[in-house]
Order: sequence, then structure tokens, then C-alpha cells
Amino acid sequence: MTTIYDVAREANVSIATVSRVFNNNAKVSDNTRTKVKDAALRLNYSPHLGARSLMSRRTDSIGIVLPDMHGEFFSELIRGLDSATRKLGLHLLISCSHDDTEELNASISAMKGRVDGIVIMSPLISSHDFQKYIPEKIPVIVLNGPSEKAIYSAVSIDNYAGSYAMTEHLIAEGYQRITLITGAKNNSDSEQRIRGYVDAMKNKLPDSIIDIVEGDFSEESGYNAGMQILARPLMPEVVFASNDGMAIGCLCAFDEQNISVPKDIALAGFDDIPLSRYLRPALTTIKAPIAEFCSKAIEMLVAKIEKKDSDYTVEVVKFTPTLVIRDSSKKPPLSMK
Amino acid sequence: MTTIYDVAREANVSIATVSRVFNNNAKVSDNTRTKVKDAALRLNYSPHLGARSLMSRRTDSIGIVLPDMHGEFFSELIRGLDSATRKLGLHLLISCSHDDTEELNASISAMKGRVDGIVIMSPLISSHDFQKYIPEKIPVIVLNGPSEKAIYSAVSIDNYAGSYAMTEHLIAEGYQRITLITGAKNNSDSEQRIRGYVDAMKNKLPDSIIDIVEGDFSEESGYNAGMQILARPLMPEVVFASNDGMAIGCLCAFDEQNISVPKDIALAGFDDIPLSRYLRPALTTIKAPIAEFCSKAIEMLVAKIEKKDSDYTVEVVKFTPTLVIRDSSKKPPLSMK
DNA sequence: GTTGCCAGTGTAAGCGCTATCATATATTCT
DNA sequence: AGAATATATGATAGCGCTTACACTGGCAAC
Repeated sequence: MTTIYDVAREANVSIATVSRVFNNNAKVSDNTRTKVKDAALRLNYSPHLGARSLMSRRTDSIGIVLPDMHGEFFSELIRGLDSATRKLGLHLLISCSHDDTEELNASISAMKGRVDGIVIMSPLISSHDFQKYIPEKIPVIVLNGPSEKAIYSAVSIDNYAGSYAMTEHLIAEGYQRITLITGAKNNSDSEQRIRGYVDAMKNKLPDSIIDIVEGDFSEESGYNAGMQILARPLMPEVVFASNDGMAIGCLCAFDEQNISVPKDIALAGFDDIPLSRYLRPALTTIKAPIAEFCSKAIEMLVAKIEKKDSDYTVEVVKFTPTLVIRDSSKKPPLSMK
Repeated sequence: MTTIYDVAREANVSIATVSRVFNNNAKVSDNTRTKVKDAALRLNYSPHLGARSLMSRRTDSIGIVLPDMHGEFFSELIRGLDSATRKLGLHLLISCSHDDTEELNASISAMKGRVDGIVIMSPLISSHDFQKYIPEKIPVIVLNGPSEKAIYSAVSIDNYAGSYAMTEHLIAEGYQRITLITGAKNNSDSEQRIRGYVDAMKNKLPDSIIDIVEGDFSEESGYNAGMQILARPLMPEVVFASNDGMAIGCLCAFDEQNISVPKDIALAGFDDIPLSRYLRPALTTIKAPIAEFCSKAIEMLVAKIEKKDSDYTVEVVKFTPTLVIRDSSKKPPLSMK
């Protein structure tokens, strides 16, 4: 392996000069600069970034801990984080906790000395539970954390508002029997979406029945929930699935039973994954501004990194998602009923 | 920041002993071991992995360079790589080249000294073009590379065989006018899929017309291609989209024009993303064994890392994908035509 | 009692780099 | 001309860790 010493020898300068050339901040004469660059090129040298970060106390990488990587929502998330960090010349160390406390802690420990800051998304495990494994005062940003009092600064999608808005919209459309399919159990995103639905129902349609079927965010659970709903004596007028994946599963179940959407039953999802607009019928859903969401998280993290210690402020930024109305929730004209 | 020195002082031992405890290989008496562990716990110490890897010449991380992160295919890929590396206690540094040579080279350089090996997926840029930026003799595995003579060991999905098998199947079903929607231009995966289609058509249905419409793997391009196909005087009997995303776009276009699948026109995709089975009609497609594919890539990479230098062998492993027949390609009984 | 061995521990030399300080040379001012 | 200043470069001390080697004391072997 070529080191800075080899280049120094080859270019007939000291290692300090080579270092200066590669951090092109200090003043080096043009002459020596090219001498060094040529030597480096000849030896195919590039600095060992691990060694560099040991001295400079910066790794230029940030760690991402996600609960899972299944489905389009997460690929959009990773994509957003990648593009936000790339702009700043930062790198991404990605880890997956599988919603398991032990794995989460292992992921966090494994990041010590490798990253300048960590972004954690942990809808199941509370930050109280991983706090003690976070190396002292490494900056942390939580994505979409539980609504408990925040220990760390957080960026989140306002699941409650989104879910409330969707329910409200469905009610305004004239639907009365609205069934919710929940996300995974104990998952904070799911819980907030449930609350949004329940509150909107209670406020806007006090006499209606609150009807909740359990799911877990997977397409399969959406399919099962759909089947379960169809098996009932009285079908709801509209099913609101807590994410698009489950809505797709539901759509599949309905189709299998020759139930037409939205004619026989309307359908709505949450997340607006890229595919949703291409479903037939196109899916009414809630769109979160993932790109801005990711940028904001990275921006806040970098601010914390820059300020070093001293910064113990906890700031929580919420993004309000927007309603995207497509065909799957359109109330058919009465004549068609 | 707590260092090994702090722990040594706290436990009243030398740093070497602390190091031994944390690498629990050497012999340390049970007494001192607990003494050290207690001290570490008290100080919330965990070793600085960057510093460790400087000495041990191992980073326990591997770099992944992907061309893009859009869509479910990539999330499945990252998921597969994560689970393969996790089993081995390795970490993942992920970077995205956006099919741009400069970004790709930047990603690779940025990995020097941070990873023990690199997995590169680069369907557009040939390994000849990034070879000179690869730090000398860091192990590299290429995923799904172009079919040119391999410089690096590679693991790939046999796109050609998959595409050939699909075309053959469609012909066997009795279809004659088969249109292919291609993937992105100059993309090696796409090119291989085109060749598979063309060869199967020529071999199995020599008199038929080879009909190719351009796409770029995005849902939108599939939608556009679908619209373009419908605008023709003579519609094909079946459309074979080079990936599932485009098939979904196509399905959307067909539906919009009241063309029913598979009654009026049949449809097939490629990749078998998790959603495909939940489409209506469920999508006939080609399933690649992504999990095995990823495991194999990591396994080969780790083998190269272990063997250190000396290993310049180039091995290419191909995975043959399998046909998944669902409703979208079912030939309707003649009576229904 | 001397030797040999071994388990358990400490000492110190780096890993490849950055950064501080000192040094050497060139440039400007009085 | 001599001092003051600016500019380019070198020597060197670490960053936090691992590891080869040296050391200590206890115990079996002769």
C-alpha cells in the first residue's frame, strides 16, 4: 500500500508537504504542488481516510440506522439521505436494526469512530432505550420518533395530521363507514396514524363507528385485512390503509373477490410511494415530502456536528404531509350505485 | 471522549490489558477482565473503530457502489447485502454513482481506508473505466457487469437467459406479436435482456417481427411506451417490459385506454419485485434470487479479502433467474376473444 | 537451589495521517 | 545595509489503538 511517505520520497519533499497538497489549504508553491501530484499519480496514491480522520477528528461520514429496508418507502428514504449527504461531501454508513434493541445497540456501537453523527429511525424502540449506548455526545437526529418527550433533536412527518386530513377528506366526500387498517403493532408511526383517524372520526362524524383492522405495513397484511373486511356482513364504504403497500394488498384482495374500487368500496393509502399513481385505480394517499425531510435531517445533524459539544438543544421539526386525491377514493355518482 | 487510556487508569492496568479485554483473544485473568469491563462500563467506553482499523488493517466494512437507488429492486438489493454482511459482522458503506463516471470514481476514492472491499454495480460504466481509480489491490466484486471480458470477479443475474426464457414462454403460450420495452440505453442489463428476446424470437418464431420500443426502466417510460404501443394500427398480442416498474406503467396506460390485460393484450415484466404479485392482474415476470445473489457476492468478496494479495483470479458466477407465471400473461380461451 | 517454563501483565513501537512549531529563504521597508 | 515581514518547507508530536517483545513472579523439574 502506498503511503504518504512513499509519495514524499518520490517527490523529494517532506510528508508535511504532501499532506498540504492533498488538503490544498496551505500555501505550497505551484512547482512543488505539481511535483507532488505527479509523484502521487505515478504511485497511484490516495490518502488513507481512516488515518486522516484519526487526527482530524472528522470522518466525513454519517451513520444511518433504519428499522427495516423493505419496500419503496425505505428506498426513497435512503435515496433522499444519499442525495442530501452527497451534496455536502459526506458518506453514508447504513445499518438496519430490524426493530431489535440488541441489533440497534450493536449498530450504534459499531459506528463509534466511524461517523460524525447518526440518524436513527426507530419507530418501535424508544430513544430512552438506546440512549445509553450512544457514545457520549455524538450528534444524533431521530427520524419520525415516538411522540414522547424528545431526548434528541428530531425530524418527523406529522403522521397524525396526515391521517386526520385523510379521514376528514373521506368524510367530506360523503363516506360514513370508514375502516382503518393499522400498521405494525407498537410502531409509533402507526400509532399516530391511528390517533389521527380516531380523532377525525370523533370530531367530524361523532355518531359513526370507529372500525380498526390490524395490519403490519406489509402488502400481505393488507391483503389479509382486505379479505377479512370483505367477509363481514356489512362492508365499509372506504378502507384507509396505513400505508400504500397495504393498500395495494387490499386492492388485490378486493379484485380477487370481484369487488371494484372505488365503485363498490373506496380505498386510500399513506406515503405516496412512486408506484401509487400507476395503480389502477390510482391510489388516493398522503404524500410526505421525503426529500425535504431528509435534507432537513442532514442539515440539522451537520449543524450539530459543526457546533461540537456545547449544543444540547433539542429541536423537533415536523413536516406536514399533503393529501393526494386520485381515483381510488372518488365517490361514484349515485346513479352508478 | 473516553479512550483506552482512561479505562486503563480507571481499572489500574495498562492499555495493553484493556486492549486484550476488548479483543478477548489473549489470556487475561478473570479478575482483571471484570475489573476492566467494569471500568469501561462506568466510563461508557467503547473502542474507537477507526483507530483500531489503522493498526489491524481491517475495517470490517465493505463498500457498496450502486448506480441508483430508485425503486423496489434496489431496496431489495440493499436489503440482501445488508443481511449478508450483518451475518459476518461487517458494515455497509453505501454510495450512489448515478451512472456518472466522475461520481463513481469519487465514491471509490472516498472508500480508500474505510472499507476492506468493494461491491460495484455499474451497468453503464465499464470496469475498464473505473479500474484505474480503484486503490491498488483492494478486493472488488462486480454485480451484473457488462458481458465484456471480466477484469474483476463478478456475480450476475443471467439477464439473457431470463429474457430468453420469458420470450420462449410467451411464444409457447401461442403469442406471435411480441413487443419488448427496453431498459435504459447503454445499460448492460438492458442490452442482455434485449438480446435474449431477439434470439428467442429468431430461434423459436423465425417469421415474426422483432418489435422493440424504448424505455429506461422507470414507471413513466413504461407508461409512455404503453401509450405509444396502443396508438399503433396493429397492437401486439403481448408486451414484455424489461422490468416490473415499466410493466406497471404500461398496465396503467392500458387501463387508461380501457385495454384489458390479459384479455386484450398480455403483459410480462422482469425482476419480480415484491409488489408484482399484488398487481391486478398479477404480473408474470422473471424472478432473480436476490438474496442468494447478494450472499454469493459478499462471500466471494470476503474470500478475496481473507486471501489478501496473491489472489488475482477472476471468477464469474451467474445466477439463472426463474420464470414466474401469473395472470397477466395468461392466454384467454378463444371463446372470450 | 538453580534452571526452565508459563501465565499474566507492562512497555513501547508503530499504523498513516494532520497540525504545530521551527527553520530557511525571499521580499519589503526604513 | 539591517531589521522586519512574508512565504515555503521540514521536523516532529501525537490521534487511539494493536502487538511484538520484555518482564515478573509462581511453580514443577532436575
